[in-house]
Amino acid sequence: MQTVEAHSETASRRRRRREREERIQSILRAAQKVFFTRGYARATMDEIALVAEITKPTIYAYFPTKDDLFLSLMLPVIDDIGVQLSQVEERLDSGRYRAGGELIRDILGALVHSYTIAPEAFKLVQLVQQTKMLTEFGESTRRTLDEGGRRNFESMRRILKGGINRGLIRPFGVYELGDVIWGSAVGVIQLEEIKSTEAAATLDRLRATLQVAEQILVHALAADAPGAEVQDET
Amino acid sequence: MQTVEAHSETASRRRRRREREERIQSILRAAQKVFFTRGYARATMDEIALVAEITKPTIYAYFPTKDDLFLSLMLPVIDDIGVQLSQVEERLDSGRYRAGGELIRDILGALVHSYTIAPEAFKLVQLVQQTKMLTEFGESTRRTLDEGGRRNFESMRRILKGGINRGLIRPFGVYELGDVIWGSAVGVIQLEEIKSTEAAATLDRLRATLQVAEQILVHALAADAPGAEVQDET
Amino acid sequence: MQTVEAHSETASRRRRRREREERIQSILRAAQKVFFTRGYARATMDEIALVAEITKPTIYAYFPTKDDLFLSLMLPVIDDIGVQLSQVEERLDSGRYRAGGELIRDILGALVHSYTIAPEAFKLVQLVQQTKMLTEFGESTRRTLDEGGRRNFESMRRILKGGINRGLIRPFGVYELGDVIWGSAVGVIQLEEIKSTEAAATLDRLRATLQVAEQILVHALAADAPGAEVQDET
Amino acid sequence: MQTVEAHSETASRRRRRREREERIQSILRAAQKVFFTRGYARATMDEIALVAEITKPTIYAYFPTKDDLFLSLMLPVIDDIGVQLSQVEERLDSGRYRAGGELIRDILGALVHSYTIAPEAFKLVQLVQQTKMLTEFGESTRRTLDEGGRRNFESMRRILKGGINRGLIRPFGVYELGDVIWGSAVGVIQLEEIKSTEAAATLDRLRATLQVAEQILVHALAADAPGAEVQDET
DNA sequence: AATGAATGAGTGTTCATTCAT
DNA sequence: CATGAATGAACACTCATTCAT
Repeated sequence: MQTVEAHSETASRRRRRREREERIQSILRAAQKVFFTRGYARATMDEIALVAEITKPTIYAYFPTKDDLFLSLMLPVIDDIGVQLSQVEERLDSGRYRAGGELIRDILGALVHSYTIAPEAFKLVQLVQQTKMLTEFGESTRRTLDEGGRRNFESMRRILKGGINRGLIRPFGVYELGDVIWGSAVGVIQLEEIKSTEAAATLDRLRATLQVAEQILVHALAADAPGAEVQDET
Repeated sequence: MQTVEAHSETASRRRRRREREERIQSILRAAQKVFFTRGYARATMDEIALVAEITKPTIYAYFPTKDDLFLSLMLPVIDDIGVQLSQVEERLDSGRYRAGGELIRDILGALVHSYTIAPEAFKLVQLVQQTKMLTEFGESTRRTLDEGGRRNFESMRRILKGGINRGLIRPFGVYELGDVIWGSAVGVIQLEEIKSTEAAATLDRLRATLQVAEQILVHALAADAPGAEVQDET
Repeated sequence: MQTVEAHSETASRRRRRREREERIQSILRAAQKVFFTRGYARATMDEIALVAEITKPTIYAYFPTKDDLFLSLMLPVIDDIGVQLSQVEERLDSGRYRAGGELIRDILGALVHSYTIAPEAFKLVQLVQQTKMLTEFGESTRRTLDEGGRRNFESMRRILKGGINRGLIRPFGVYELGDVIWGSAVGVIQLEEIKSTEAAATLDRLRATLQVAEQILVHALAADAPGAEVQDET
Repeated sequence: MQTVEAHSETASRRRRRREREERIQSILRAAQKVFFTRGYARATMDEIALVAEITKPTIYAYFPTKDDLFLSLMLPVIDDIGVQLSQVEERLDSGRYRAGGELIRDILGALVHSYTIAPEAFKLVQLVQQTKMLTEFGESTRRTLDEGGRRNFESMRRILKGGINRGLIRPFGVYELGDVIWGSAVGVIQLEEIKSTEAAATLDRLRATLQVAEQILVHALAADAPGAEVQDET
C-alpha cells in the first residue's frame, strides 16, 4: 500500500491538514455561537459538539479544555484590533493625516472593525475583560489575554501622542484620552447590543449612535475643529 | 396591637427587627463580594454563606432564590441612578441650569454616583446588562431589571430633550446622544476597573479619566462652549 | 401570689390540661390533613405547623419526631378496628347472630367503620402498611404498629372460626378467609379513593361498591344462603 | 447507509445495542429494588446507582428524570394487565367460555399475571395508584399513568358486561362489580405482602388466599353456580 | 410554653472531562 | 481519528431538628 501511493502521500497529507483546519474552524464557529447565546458558564461542551455536528471527545482532540476553546475565540479579535491600530499608526507616521478628524475617525474605525466582522467574538472579548472572568482561566491563558490587551492600549497611546505632537489632536493626557475613546466605543456598542433583544434594525441604530459618538469626539478633540459643526438626527 | 404591648415586648421586637436587618445586610455584602469576584454563574450559595459566616439555609430564609438575592443587589443601583436623574430633571425643569456644561456634568454625575457609593454593585449591574446574562434569570426577574433600565433611559432622554429645548445643549438626536453619554460613562468606568487588578490608585485614575470624558462631552455638547478650552493632564 | 391563688390552682391546672389537650388535637388534625394530601415524605413539619397555626418548635414540644407524630395518627385507627371487631366477637360469643349474613355484614362494618369516621387516617394506615413504610420508623414504633395489626387479624380469625363453628359461615381456612375479607374491604375502599380525584359523589359510589362486595361475600360465605338472599342497606 | 456498512461495523453496533439494552435493564432492576424498599420519595438516585453498580450520571444518560425512571417501571405492568385482559375479552367474544367460573378465573388470572412475573413492579403500581402518590409526579407522567389505568378498567367492564349478556355472570352493576373484583385481587395481594416481612413461603400463602378469593367470587358470581338472583345497577 | 432563627445532611440534576473501542 | 459511554465534583434548594430568648 505504501509503495503504491508513495507520491500521493503529500496530497493526502495536504488534504488531511486541510480537513483538520476545516474541522477546527467549524468547532470555533459552533463555540462562538454557543458561547455567545448562552454565556460562558451556561455554554456546555455538549451543545457545542451538537452544533458542530461532531462528538465531544473530538473537540477535546483539538482543544485541551473549555477555557482553551474559549480563549481561541478571543485572541483573533484582540489581534485584529492590534492590526487595525498598527495600520493607523503607520499612516500617521508616514504623515498621511491632514486633519484631526480623519485620525479620530480611523481610530474609532479600528476599534469597531472587528466588531463589524465578528460581532459575537468581539462582544465575548469585552465580556471576558469586564467580567474579570479572567480569574477563571489558568495563569498562562490569563497572561496571554492581558498582554494582548496591553499591547493594544499602548498602540493607542502612541497614536494619540503622535497625533498631539503633529498638532492633529488637542493636548490631553494620552492615558486618559485613550481610555475615554476606547471606553466610549466599547460602551456604546455594548449599550446598543443590550437594547436590541430583537436583532432587527440594530446595525442601523448602532451606526447612527457611533456616528454621534464620532462627531462628539471629533468636535472635542480635533485641533482643526474649534467651532461648532453638529447636525441633527432622526 | 403593637401600641398596647408591654415595654419589654416592643424592645425585644425592635432588637429582633434590627438584627434581622443587620443579617440581611451582611448577606447582601457577602453576596456582592462573591457575585463580583466569581460572576453570577460561578458564584455559589455555599461560598456566599461561607463569606457571610452563616449557613446556606439561612440565606434561603431571607432570599427565596439565588436570582432573588442577585436582584436585591441590582435594584438599588438602578433605582439610585433613577433618583439621581430625577433630581437633575427637576433642577432642569425649574430653570436652575444656566450653562450646558453644568447640566452635562450633572448628568454624568448622576450616572457615576451609584458607582462611587457602591462600586461593586454598580459594576454588577452593568455586567448583567451588558452580558445579556439576563437570559440566565427567570422571566419576572428579567422583566424587573429590564423595566428599571428602560425607565432610566427614558429619564435620560427627557433631560436631553429639555436641555436642547432650553438651548443648553446643541441639537442632537436624543436617542443617540443619550446612548453615547451613558455608554461612555459606563465604558470608561469598566475600562478603568479592568485595568486595575490591583485596587490601588484606581479611584484617582478613574476620576482623572472621567474628567477627561466630561471635558470632551461638555466641549462638544454644551451650546455655550463653541470655542476651545481644554487642558492637559498627567 | 401563690398564697392568694391557692385554691384556684386546681382550676388553672385543669384549664392548662384542657388547653394542652386541645393543642394536641389541633396538631393531629393538621398533621392528618397534611400527611394525607402530601404523603408522608412530602409532608413537611413547616406545613403542618402552618396549618395548625402554631410554630414548629411547639409541635416538637408535644411530639418528639415526625415519625412519632405520624404514628399518633395511625394508632387510633388500628385501635378502632380492634374495638369494632371485639364488639362483633362479643355479640357472636353471646349467640346474638342468627344468620351468617348478619355476621359478615358486621365484620365488614367493623373494618369500614373507622374509614367512615376518619377516612384520611384510615387511608394513612393502609398507606403505611402497604408501603412497608414501616422500615422508615424506629424499632419500637414499628413493633407497636405491627402488634396492633396482628391483634386485629387474630381477632378476625377468632370471629371467623366462631362463625364456622356455629354454622353461620361455610367452612374455609380462617387464615385465608380473613385475608380475603380484609383485603377486599381495604382494596375496594382504596380503589374508589383513587378513582375519585374529584371528591364529589365518592361516598355514594363507595357505598354502592361496598354493597356489591357485601352481597358477594354474604352469598358465597353465609351458610344459610345457598340459594337466594340479597338485601338492602342504610 | 446501514445496509452498506462493513460486516465488523454491524457486529460492533449490534454488540453496542445489546450492551445498552443490558445496562438499561440493570438500571431498571436496581430502580425496582430501591423504589420498592424505600418508596418513591425516599428512594434516591444515589442508592439506585449504587445498587446498579454505576454512577448517578450514567442513570441520567438513559432516563432523563427520576419520574421517568419510575414511570418506566410502571408502564409495562399496566400494559401487561391490559394485554391479559384483552386476551380474555377476545376469548369471550369468540364464545370460548362455557361456564362463568372459567371467565372469572381468567379475569383474576389476568390481574394476577403481572404480579407473578414481576411482583415488585406490580406492587409499585398499586402503591402509586393507591397512595395518590401521583401528585408527586409531573403532569405528563401522571396523565400517562392515569390513562393506562382507565383503559384497563374499561376493558374490565366490557368483559363483565359481555359475560352478563352471555349469561355467564349474574347481573350486577359492572362498574361496582369490576371494582370489587379488582379491589379484592389487589387488596389480597397487598395484604399477603404486608404480612410477610420474611419472603419465605409467601407465594404459597398468596396462592392459597387467592384461591379462596376465587372460590368466593366464582360461587357468588357465576351464573351456573348454586344460587342465581341479583339486581342491576346504574 | 412558645417562638424566631439557625443548621447539618441530604436531593435531584448538570457538566467538563476521560476511557475503551 | 472519532465515538459511545462513563464519571467525579458541584450546585441550587429543602427539611427535620435544635437553640437562645
